[in-house]
Amino acid sequence: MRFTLPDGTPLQLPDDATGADAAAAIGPGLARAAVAVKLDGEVRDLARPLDGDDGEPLAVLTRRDPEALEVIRHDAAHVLATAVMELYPGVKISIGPPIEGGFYYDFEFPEGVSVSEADLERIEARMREHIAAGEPFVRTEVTVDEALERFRSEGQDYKVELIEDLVRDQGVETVSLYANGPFIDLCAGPHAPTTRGIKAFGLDSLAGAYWRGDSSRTMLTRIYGTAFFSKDELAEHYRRLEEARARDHRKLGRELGLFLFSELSPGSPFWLPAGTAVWNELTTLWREENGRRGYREVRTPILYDVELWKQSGHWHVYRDHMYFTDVEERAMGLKPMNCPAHVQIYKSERRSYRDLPIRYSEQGLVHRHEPSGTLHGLLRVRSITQDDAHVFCSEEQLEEEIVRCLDFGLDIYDLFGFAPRLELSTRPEKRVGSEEAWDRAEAVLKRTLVNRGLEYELNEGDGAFYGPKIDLHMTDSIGRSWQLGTVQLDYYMPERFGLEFTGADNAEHRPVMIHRALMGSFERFIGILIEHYAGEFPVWLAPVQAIVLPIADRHAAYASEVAERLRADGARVEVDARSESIGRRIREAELRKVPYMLIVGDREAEAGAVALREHGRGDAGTLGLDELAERLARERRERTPR
RNA sequence: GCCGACGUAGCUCAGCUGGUAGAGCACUUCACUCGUAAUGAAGGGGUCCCCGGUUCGAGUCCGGGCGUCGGCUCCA
Repeated sequence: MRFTLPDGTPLQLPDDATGADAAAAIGPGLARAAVAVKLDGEVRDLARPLDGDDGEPLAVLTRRDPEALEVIRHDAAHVLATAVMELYPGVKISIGPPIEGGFYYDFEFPEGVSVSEADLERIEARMREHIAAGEPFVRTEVTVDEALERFRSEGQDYKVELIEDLVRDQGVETVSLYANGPFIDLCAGPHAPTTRGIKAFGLDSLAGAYWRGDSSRTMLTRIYGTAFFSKDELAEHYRRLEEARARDHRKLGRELGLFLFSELSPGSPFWLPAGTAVWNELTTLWREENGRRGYREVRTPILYDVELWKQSGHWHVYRDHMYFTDVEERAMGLKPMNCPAHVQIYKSERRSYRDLPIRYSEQGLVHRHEPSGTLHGLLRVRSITQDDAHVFCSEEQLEEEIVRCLDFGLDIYDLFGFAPRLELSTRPEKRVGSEEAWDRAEAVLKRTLVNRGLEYELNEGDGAFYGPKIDLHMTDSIGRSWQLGTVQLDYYMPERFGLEFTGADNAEHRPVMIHRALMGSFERFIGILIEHYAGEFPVWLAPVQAIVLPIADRHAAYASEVAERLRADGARVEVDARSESIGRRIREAELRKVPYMLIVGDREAEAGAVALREHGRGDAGTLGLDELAERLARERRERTPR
């Protein structure tokens, strides 16, 4: 057999050679380090015979390859199942794949057995025994009937279902099983030669997870863990998680006094003075940028007659997520979206083609009844303030308007150094509007992305009920992805509301609507911002931009003078003249992450200057008051990044 | 919404098998008036999430509810 190694050199092997043979043929060191091989893109067991004769690409994977890490994590999942089956007789196993950062295995524990995080240690101990024993992973290929009989006799219903589906969907006649020690699992592989490849592992948490991700089916118990090639890497992994938790916006929100949550209104943040300062800076940015790009700002009510929601289609599709109330026996609902409101404004006058595109922007407050289990700090709330806008335009203007929206969004993200992931979401199952309209809408969005050369992910079936969308996603401190901005195309709402404009031909035409929120919502965007900056906002966003620290009581008057001078420019400046030591007041200002500390004593009062200390960087020398004011003003005006 | 865990002072947390609560920080007062990340001393502060039950007695045990956290599902 003939293969090509990653460096391009050919490798000739006898016909019955395995992956291990290939590694040995290259060198004894590699043979020892080998975890698996990658043949023509497929990762395979070392023990499996190779096949090929056309110079297929072949690579021997060692601990340096990310794919090898996946292999031992998958190994660890099997060892986890091994231990759980021994410790909990009668447990049913489902699946256990490697995932980003680790692995999991899903179990159905017997009636009455409950497992808690305290039990994880016991399971870990049993796993260690199996790893120390260095049990080989042995692959066998068996017929579907054999496999079914085995799992049926063991009462492993989930495995039986998996095999039946494989037969039905893929017409397989045989399946592969992997044995390690006493455990045999239905598994496509690959696995390392023995359990000893798992050099370091830990079980992390317990969670519920629906069988096959279907909320109408059994909820299984998922055990999460992780594994590495060394104890150091494992320790490093936990250290990084710890570090990530330190920038969690919920923790920083409390520590920095940005916002709070109350049991009296779950999912609705209370914005404290410091958080409101950040919010207001974003509002200013939002208003400036919208104005510059031809948007006109509007303000609309939050409570509407349910007739509006019936007409818009929200009543039928979105009712469960809305809040309703009766007002003098009239049924009314809080808006979950701003579009019907902006539609009312559009409809309030006759529109001409000369008016288009009409762009309305609003800091729109909407309420959505998000399920209790999904709330998450600022990132998933029930009262949502969108940086919303609706563009009403003609079919001919559509593509350009979409491009403008996307460019606008990307410009804003640029300002913060955000690199969002783009997703194109297409028609969902629960939808309104004709198939032709969906075809057109999806095609326009796709064309826009392709023409702009933007990379994107296709998210089939994830569109809004009225139209497809392009979303901008960002990742939070613990690696979870959140949708921020969205640009949505809508042929449906204009039809529902009978929107029209008079064309050059003096006939009535139907406009197209674009729904777009670029930051998404102020709540979520600020949540991501907090984590992005780890609470260390650039000067323009910082709740307190400078704090004046007089050395002794006799410097208090000069400290006030400094503060007044800077406040005259509109800067947010505090004076900390408490009779605490200067060391303590510096420490507290550092903990509050105030960008500039201005220390004033005899020398500074004398010279009309300040001793500047920058947050996280320390003493930055003495600066004249005017010079400082100028610097601060410039950084605020130009929105200088940190 | 579902699975599991958790809910004690403003915050972070301790409180063993039931005997009416404790630390550090924060806060208040006093003294210190200080040169780049914690001066010292004294003091105040708690419906132990809520409702019900068991018990002579519940922060502790049981049931229900609410909230939070980690997942799952969902996410216009």
